[in-house]
Formats: sequence, structure tokens, C-alpha cells
Amino acid sequence: MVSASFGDTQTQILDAAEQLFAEQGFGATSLRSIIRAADVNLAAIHYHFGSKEKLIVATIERMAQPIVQAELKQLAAVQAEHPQPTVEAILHAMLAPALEIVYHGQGDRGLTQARLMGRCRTEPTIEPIGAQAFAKSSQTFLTALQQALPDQSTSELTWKFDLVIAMLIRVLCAADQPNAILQDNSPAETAAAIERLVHFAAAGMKS
Amino acid sequence: MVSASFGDTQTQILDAAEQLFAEQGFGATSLRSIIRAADVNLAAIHYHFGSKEKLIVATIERMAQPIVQAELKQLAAVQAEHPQPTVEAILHAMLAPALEIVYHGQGDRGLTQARLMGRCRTEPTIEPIGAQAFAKSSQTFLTALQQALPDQSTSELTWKFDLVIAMLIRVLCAADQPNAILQDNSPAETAAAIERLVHFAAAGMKS
DNA sequence: GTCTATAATTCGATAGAC
DNA sequence: GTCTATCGAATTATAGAC
Repeated sequence: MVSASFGDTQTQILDAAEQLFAEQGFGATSLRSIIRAADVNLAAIHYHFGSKEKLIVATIERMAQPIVQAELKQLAAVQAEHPQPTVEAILHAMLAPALEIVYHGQGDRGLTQARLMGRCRTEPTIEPIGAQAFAKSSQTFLTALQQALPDQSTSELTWKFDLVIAMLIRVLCAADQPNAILQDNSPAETAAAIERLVHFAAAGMKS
Repeated sequence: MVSASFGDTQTQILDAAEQLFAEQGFGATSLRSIIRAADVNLAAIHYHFGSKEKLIVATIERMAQPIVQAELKQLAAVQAEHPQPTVEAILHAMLAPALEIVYHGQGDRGLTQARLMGRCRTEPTIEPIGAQAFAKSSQTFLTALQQALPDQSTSELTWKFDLVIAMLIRVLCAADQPNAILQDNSPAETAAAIERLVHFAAAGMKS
């Protein structure tokens, strides 16, 4: 397979699908609205991706892979510095990459990707696909939290971890609403929002 | 369906819609699947409710009204006992009613209603309807939290309040999954889960 | 109020020419 | 690889008999 160059049909389809899936959800977005936005033919989607579901999988994986890699890289850096990192340091490595793409993406692309990540957990049909895309990250961070909080049982840490992810998802989905934790896309404001969220989540994890 | 033989046509439709909307989401549930489950005619939905959207509004409001009333009643009771209730007491009044319907409801009705409440925030088209149904509760509890935590700014309390609601929604939506915070529907387990969630949320609110 | 029948769209998917 | 044309099925909604 040839790697997609800029303006490629596949890339045009993925870009349009990413934006529309993020805005409207997966089930509510028709292939016809995607081909209108991408300015391609309807048959091109089936030629390149096979079906709507395979397009959804490809869209999610393209969004998730850089985030998972960044999360694992930050955790590895933290662990290399301190053999036993604090809960705050682990949560920072876990939450920062997803929030940072909001302003690292070119134009509105970052906000779109953030919403798409959040949307992976809002539709029951889609949730397994999203869980699969983020599985490696989830397992690694849950293990790190168990080492940092050895007094808490696995089941307790599991539902707390789940609640922290739920908070991240909410922050991502509500990133453009008034009174959101993330007020604007500036690097300084994003860094401050990450600290607020880490602090809030760490207090709950230790409770 | 046996249960469909009870009640009038409107109630049969609302019962079936409640269950299917909760399981599959609003957009993914067709009127035809509802009339099959309710054992009524397709035209009956349009005769009694006018359109799919109006049926969604009616279903959400029927679910939300008892919960909002219970939340406001519990908060009033807490405030009557102590003029300045603790954060934990406020959060308990805010979180307990929604979780308690899980086992107070007859049969699986409670779990269905809990999932439906959670689902109100997962589809962007539906979120304004759900926010409207819970608006009175949201305003009242945000005011109570501002009085209990006067050192925190309104914007800070607003996004923290939003995160607590996000956690509640997650608990409701994941109520039947393994490793969830709510392991089973017994009153004792539900009360314990409420305490865990209140403790987790209070730690974050005070952070 | 309840039903049958159907209108009017929209959807995902595919065949086949180029 | 890209296009036109279309299939078959699903959807919401409505008209009109009873």
C-alpha cells in the first residue's frame, strides 16, 4: 500500500469522516454527507474502505494511534526519571496528550480529534472499537496506578480509573462550550486546564 | 409482549420507548422497533405524540421529573437540618436519587431509567432536551455548592460540577458492566457505591 | 382511537462502463 | 481508480377507512 499523500482521496475521505463523526456521531452521519464534504464519489468510500464500519474503524485508529503513543512515551519518561512516580505524574502522562492535541492540531483539527475521541465512548456499537484502539494505553496506566497506590484493591482502582477517563471524555466533548474547563486553545490555558484536571482526579484517586 | 397488555396505549409506547432508547440510544432506535415492542400500531405514535422528537421529549421528561423532585427534596431536608451543609451532604443529595432508582424501580425498570438518564448526555441532538429536564436541579445544586465552597470561583465550581455529573452519568451507563462501581442492584451495595462516589467526588470538589 | 396502506425520503451497498 | 445509475431495504410521516 502506498502511503497517503496530501490531498489523496483516502485522506480526503478520512478528514471529512473525522469531522462529521466528531460533530454528529457515527450512527447519525451518513456516507452521503461524508462524500459531499470530501467532494468525492460515493463509490470511492466502498472502494477504499469496504463499508461504513471499516471506515469508522480506520477513522478512529488514525486518531488514536498518535495519542496512545504520546501517552506511553510520557509515562515511560516519567518512570525513567523516578522508579515510583506519584499519582499526579502518572495522571499527567495519561491526560495531557489527549488535551494537548486540541491546540497542537492545525486549525480546528485538534478540537475535532478531541471530540472524536470523546465520541468513541458515547455509542454502544462503537465503544468496543474505541476500547480496542486505546487498550494498550489503558492496561499500561492501570498497572502504573496499581503500583503507585498499592493499598487500593484492583476493583477499586478499576472503577476510579474508569471515572477519570469519563472526566477526560467530558472535557474533550465539551471543549468548545462556555464555562468549560478548557476556556481556549492557547498553550498556557491548555496547560493550566491539564493541571486543574490532574489535581481534581488525583484527589479522587487517593480518596 | 406480556407487559404491553397493561396500561393505556400512551403508557405502552412510553414503556417500550424508555427501554429501547436506553439500550440503543435515541437516533439508533426506530419507531418501528418501538411499536413492535409495545404491540401497538405505527400511527398510534404520531397520533399520541406527533413525531419521534416529541416522543423523545415525553420519554425523557417522564423519567426525569421524579428524579429531580427527589434530588430537590433531599437537598431541602439536608438544608433544613444544617443551615450550612457539608460538601459531602450536598453531593449525597445530588447523586443518591439517580442511583437509588436502580433498585427502587420494579424489575429492570430502574436500570433502564438509569441508562436512559445517562444516555441524555451522549447524543448532541438530545443533550439540550436532557439539560432542560434537569435544569432546575442543576441550578439549585450549583448554588448550594457555591455556598459550601465560597473560596472557589463560579467558573471553577461550574466545571467541577460538570465533571461530577459526568461521573454520575458514567456510573449509570456502566451499571451492568463488570468491574463497575455498582456491582449489583442490592440496596446495601447501592448505598455503598453512593458513598464511594460521594467520597471520590467530594475530594475533587475540594481540591 | 385504531387500523391498513402508502407516500416520500434516505440509507448502505453494488454492478458495470470508462 | 473514478464515475453513473440503481437496487433493496429501511426510515418518518400521512391519508383515509372503520
